[in-house]
Amino acid sequence: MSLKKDNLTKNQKIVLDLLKNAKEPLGAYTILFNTEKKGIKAPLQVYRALDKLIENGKVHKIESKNSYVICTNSECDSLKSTSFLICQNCDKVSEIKQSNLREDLSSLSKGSDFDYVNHNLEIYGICKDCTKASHL
Amino acid sequence: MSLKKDNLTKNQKIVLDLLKNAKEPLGAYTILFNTEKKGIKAPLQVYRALDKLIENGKVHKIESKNSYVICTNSECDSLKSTSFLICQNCDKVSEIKQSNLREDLSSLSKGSDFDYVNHNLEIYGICKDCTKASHL
DNA sequence: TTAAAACTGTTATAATATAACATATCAATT
DNA sequence: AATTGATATGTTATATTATAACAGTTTTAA
Repeated sequence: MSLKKDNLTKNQKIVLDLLKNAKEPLGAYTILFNTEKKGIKAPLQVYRALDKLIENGKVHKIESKNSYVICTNSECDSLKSTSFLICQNCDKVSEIKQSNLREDLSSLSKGSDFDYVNHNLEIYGICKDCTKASHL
Repeated sequence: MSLKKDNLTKNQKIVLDLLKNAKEPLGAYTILFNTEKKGIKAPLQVYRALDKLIENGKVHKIESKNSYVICTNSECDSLKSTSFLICQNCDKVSEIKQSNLREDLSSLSKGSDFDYVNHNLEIYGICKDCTKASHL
């Protein structure tokens, strides 16, 4: 019997923990520098942990920033698509729940005879908090 | 009187020409290797040309591939947003005309109290040609 | 308990991108 | 035409992001 093990390994936990507490996306080398006390010593250890965490949907990469965020969307395990709101002022990232976006983009693709598999959407703008702050 | 000059410089033309004839997105170093005969000798010359070309909307960066494509969408000069269909099989990229996508994403953002400025959308899947080919 | 798979540690290196500085060219005034 | 400020170029060095290769260890499932 083949129980799919979902537990994380030591390094994966260390990296995930750091990302959980991060306020913005972190680069791989920022992760490295901030986990050296916990025993992570080389880039590869970070990248390998990230690879696995991304694979099981616990972490996403923000492609346009070469940095990594924790997943806050329960649907992500299964679907490989990601959608983000990225604040140009404070760098905070929030994940958009897929809802009908996936279907919309899939049918948009169909209009170009393109067979949709998944997507990555990065929306840039100003977040609620920063808008508020600018009105003070 | 200040006529905005829109002509491209030597290096910009060289890089743009190469991208015009490319079938897939090219990396900066691929561009470098393929323009050495024309006199481009260092990465910076490529990156500087790309920066300008991107600035005036003639070239786009595919963030998830760290590579560059020529713009095929006339609206791009003004709007800083980009939307692509990327074939996972042949790497070909086609640009989606913005149409109402911009407004859709803007109002989607508004739903999260997020002030939309622009976006980058990368849709992965299988292009028409590759789908056809697989049915042979 | 053993064999396969997955994870770790480590060193080296590849691939992508920018800093800094000196010089040259362009384009709009004087 | 000469001046000036902005923009582009050439060049060397270096920063940043990511992977290769290999040996050893732990985990998992039969």
